[in-house]
Amino acid sequence: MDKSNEYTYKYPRPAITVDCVIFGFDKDQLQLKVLLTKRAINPYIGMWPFPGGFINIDETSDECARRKLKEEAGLESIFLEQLYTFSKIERDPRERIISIAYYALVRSTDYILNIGLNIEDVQWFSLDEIPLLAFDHQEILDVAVERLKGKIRYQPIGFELLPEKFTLPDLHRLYETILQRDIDRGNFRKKILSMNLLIDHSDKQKNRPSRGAKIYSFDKNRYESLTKSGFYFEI
Amino acid sequence: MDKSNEYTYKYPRPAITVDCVIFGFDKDQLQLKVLLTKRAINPYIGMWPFPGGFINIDETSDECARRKLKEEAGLESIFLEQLYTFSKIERDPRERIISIAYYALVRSTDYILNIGLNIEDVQWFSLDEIPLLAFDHQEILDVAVERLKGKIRYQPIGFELLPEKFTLPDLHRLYETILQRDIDRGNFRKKILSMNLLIDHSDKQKNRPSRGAKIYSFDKNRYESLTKSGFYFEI
DNA sequence: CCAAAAGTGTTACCGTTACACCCATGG
DNA sequence: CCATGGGTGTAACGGTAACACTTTTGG
Repeated sequence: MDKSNEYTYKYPRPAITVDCVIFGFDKDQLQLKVLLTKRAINPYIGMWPFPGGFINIDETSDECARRKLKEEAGLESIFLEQLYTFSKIERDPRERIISIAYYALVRSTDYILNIGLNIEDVQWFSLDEIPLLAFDHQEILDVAVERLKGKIRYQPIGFELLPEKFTLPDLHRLYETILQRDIDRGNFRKKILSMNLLIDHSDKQKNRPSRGAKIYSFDKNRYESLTKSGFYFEI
Repeated sequence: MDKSNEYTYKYPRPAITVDCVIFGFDKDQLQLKVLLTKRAINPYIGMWPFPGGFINIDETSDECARRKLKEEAGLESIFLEQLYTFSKIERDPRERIISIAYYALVRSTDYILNIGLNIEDVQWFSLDEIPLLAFDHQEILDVAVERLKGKIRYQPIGFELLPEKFTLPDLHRLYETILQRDIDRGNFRKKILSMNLLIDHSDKQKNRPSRGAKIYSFDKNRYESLTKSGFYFEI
């Protein structure tokens, strides 16, 4: 690319970035975590921003978000959704930058994370030990957490935070962790099962009512066809 | 402003616009309507876009949206909320433009609308007689309608589409219109009243069970204090 | 005078809540 | 052998849905 190229406009334009809040569920510590990357280059070397960066002129913001997830954390084909666009004048002291924020959901925090270009480290942080974030990134995080808490109750996005195959106790703990309240075990189980959205992967031969919970997976196809006929998910 | 000024950047930047989908409730026709402005200047003279335009370098997207509402439709201090950011590469054939879309709610479609700068006309259109919209504006409208339908069920934004003072039958008709389904009159009434969020403005002297419905207004203060203690609105 | 609008009451039903209880097993 | 975790059952409660009924008044 020719670095001497310059681009001129009649009116000043803000720069546009995309930032990704990536959530993962740590089932050992029973904590919701977010992924931060440690910058290896200036400016702001050593800080821990969300994956993100300037949008290219020939990519959509969705494409930019997916590119950044891959480049900076090695993550591909995960749940991704636009969150909100942040545009405070002074949100970045260098210059006027508008950020289109996204949030993404990762199936467990166990994956080996690739360390990407210009990144020194990639690490999961639980919500109560987030380092001091640059710019308005704490505000972005707050909005993302609220969105997740709200959406998990009426959209089946919780499954995106668990492996393909999971148990009902897993799902139950996930909901208790994110919503930060106790949920009656039996009632939760009944409600989920009554939707008929889980595929049972248990070994049907052995009749073992206990020790080793039943394995399920989420039936996405069935969910989508139900949705078309007016059904809607709710916990 | 010095028009000869030019602004140069190392990398190409998309232009940023803000577009506002403005909803109003026509209680005579029992229809949800949106406000479009007819352009008086080129390019696209004679077309009917949503109010909106390029963002200034020293204003937030919220400020830009409010400025455009005022400049182009004469609307001030109305409900306004960010909707979604649209960034398809070819959404504007002229050049790469990213649009931060907003939706706004107006108390009735009766108001006299000011015709603003560079605007030939301002008019309400019901959703089934929208003219052919430029760019991806039909998509923006679709997203806005879905957001409104969804949000009106669990946030008290319906009141923003009625005058300060309204009757329960008004509110009932509003909900039936937006959600596009019949809602039992008695049950709706009971549910709304049970929340204790309406202030009764009827003439308490006269005991008139009928002819001329009771006048209410929405108790925003009470709603906000209830919200803080865990209450949440739902129809 | 009656149709339409506003307001109220009644009942059956169903989902949620709060539990208690069983079963299997690993330490 | 018993504490723990997985799974199931049940009874009371409360909100919702469906519908009937009353009152008032404008045409």
